[in-house]
Amino acid sequence: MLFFIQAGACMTDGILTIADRIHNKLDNLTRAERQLAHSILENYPASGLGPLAALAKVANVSVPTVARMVQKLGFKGYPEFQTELREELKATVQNPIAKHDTWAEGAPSGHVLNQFTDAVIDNIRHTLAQIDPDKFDEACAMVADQSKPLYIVGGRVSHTLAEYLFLHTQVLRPNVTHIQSTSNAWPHYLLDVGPNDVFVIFDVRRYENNTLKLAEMAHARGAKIILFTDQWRSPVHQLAEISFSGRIVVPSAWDSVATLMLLVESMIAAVQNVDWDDTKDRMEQLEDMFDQTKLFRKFT
Amino acid sequence: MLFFIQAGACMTDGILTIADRIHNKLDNLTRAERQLAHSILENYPASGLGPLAALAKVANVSVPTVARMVQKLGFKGYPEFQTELREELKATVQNPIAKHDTWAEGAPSGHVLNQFTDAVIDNIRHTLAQIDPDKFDEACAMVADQSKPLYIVGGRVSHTLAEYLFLHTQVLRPNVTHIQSTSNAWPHYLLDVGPNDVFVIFDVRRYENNTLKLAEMAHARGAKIILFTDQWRSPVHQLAEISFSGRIVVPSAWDSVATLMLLVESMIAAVQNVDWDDTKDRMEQLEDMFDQTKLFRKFT
DNA sequence: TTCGTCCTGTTACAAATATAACAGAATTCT
DNA sequence: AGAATTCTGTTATATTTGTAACAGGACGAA
Repeated sequence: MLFFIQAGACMTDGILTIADRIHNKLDNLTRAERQLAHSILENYPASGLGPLAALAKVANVSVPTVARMVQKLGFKGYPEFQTELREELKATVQNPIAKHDTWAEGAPSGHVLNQFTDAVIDNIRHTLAQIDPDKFDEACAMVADQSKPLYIVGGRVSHTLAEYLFLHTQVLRPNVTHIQSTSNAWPHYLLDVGPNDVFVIFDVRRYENNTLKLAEMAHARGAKIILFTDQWRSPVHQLAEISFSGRIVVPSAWDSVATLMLLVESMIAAVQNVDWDDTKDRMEQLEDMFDQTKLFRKFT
Repeated sequence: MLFFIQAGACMTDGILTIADRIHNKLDNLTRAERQLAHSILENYPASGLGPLAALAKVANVSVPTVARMVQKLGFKGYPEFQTELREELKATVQNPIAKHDTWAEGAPSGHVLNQFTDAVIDNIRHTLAQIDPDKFDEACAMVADQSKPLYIVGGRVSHTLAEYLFLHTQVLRPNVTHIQSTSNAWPHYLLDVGPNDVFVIFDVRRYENNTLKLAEMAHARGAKIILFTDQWRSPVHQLAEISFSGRIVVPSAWDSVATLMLLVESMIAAVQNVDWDDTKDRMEQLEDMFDQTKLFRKFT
């Protein structure tokens, strides 16, 4: 067991905020208490200023758990805890500078974390603004359509996204195949491809020749292509029924797939809702199988 | 004593803040009530969040005066007044990235894309707010340290993240190994692990037994562990030198790794800067090799 | 001045809130 | 696998906290 003390973000006067104190103690807390702690930090400090019972309820823990944790934090009781919270709030409001102009508080705005996050949020905003929701729904419907075989294709970097989508669609429906365009074996998979099969292809720069070849062949066989690419658009997009282009520029030597990941996850969420009963059924079966393998921990 | 009136700073949704309401009513109030009103506005909203009696005391009015004025303001009672104050505070604190903004224009705000994006942005904000930048830098330094072997471990779902980090660190430095905890072969890799080796482990719920076992063995051999987990924290975190917990809840049957992806990409960006000359050199070599394989398209 | 109205504070009561004690689960250790 | 320990929730009690009713006091009008 390792207990380290995080020399936390301090307030102006050098005294730790309650949020910091919670954070520091986090390792010494029990499950329910940790759950509670997160709930408090979730909308800090408002949550802590209500009645104890309300806090317990939103955190899904019992009333005494709150009382106990507050004492563990070094307060005499909940009221004292609240009093200090209010004091803190008072101090914060009177000194309304800074606060929240950076993402990672306590880091300068030039820190990688802040710069990078800024860029990604910006990417998300631009990407989403350009997406046609109807096309998106249409694509989701295609992916959800169990009557048509689904192929998911990724390249060197985009393999990550493809695999992630595959992992989930595999749970959602039968008849899904994951193809790595970097593998020499990919032509094998195309043998069975026919008209109306659905391809989800990921291709971000640098666009891969293999992926393009694969797309061409699939297209030639009448398959419908859904493409996830970047703002400059992979050449595959000429063959694609529907394309989504995400912004991927970040202050780094590489591009960011975080935005595309967001799209993929949204698509997964949408697909699972198309036929929720069926999805639920398949997920339960999977749970059962996992239970039998004892792969996961049963509790916490 | 309070002198000026902030011309109705309204909330985003057009509803008046409580401060505004007090202000508007100010003329209809009696002496004691006005005295109280000023006291409330003095350090708003903290003062109103304490017990009624405390507020009465600092304002030098009697307890019932407070109760009466609160009712005059249109609240059923003091508790209701407090509840609304807290709601207001919550909204204010959460405001930095205006919530209401629909991301995918043209789609209703209830559309999956908007809902999901909202959640992810929210996750990012909360996650970043809780990260200690110093620990982050420290972790990056460990990953960048070429004198120590680096192992990257992922489970069933988190495999995606692990692989992505591996793909990039492999370019950045020698001596990186990717281990899938879902593979039975993982113990083989631990044979050579010694003190000071660095492990980056990904474990989000449902936490995997294999990953924990692997972490324990690595820890027993003296390796240093950097953990990426979710807000509930994988049990591995007890063994970890440094942990990062990302929020992963989204409106979906699954969790979202988008936030963790952001962290991973930030880390990659940071690591590449630790020794940029070296990084650049390795990247150029890689370019050359890619050129020779003709894997990528030369233009576009 | 005297009456009446309105305001304000003191007291008493009711409701809620927090704490303490206990017992049942769960987890860890042997 | 069983015992001990730790954690967690339920119940019961004490305290705080808010509200209602009452009575004294200030101010204005006649």
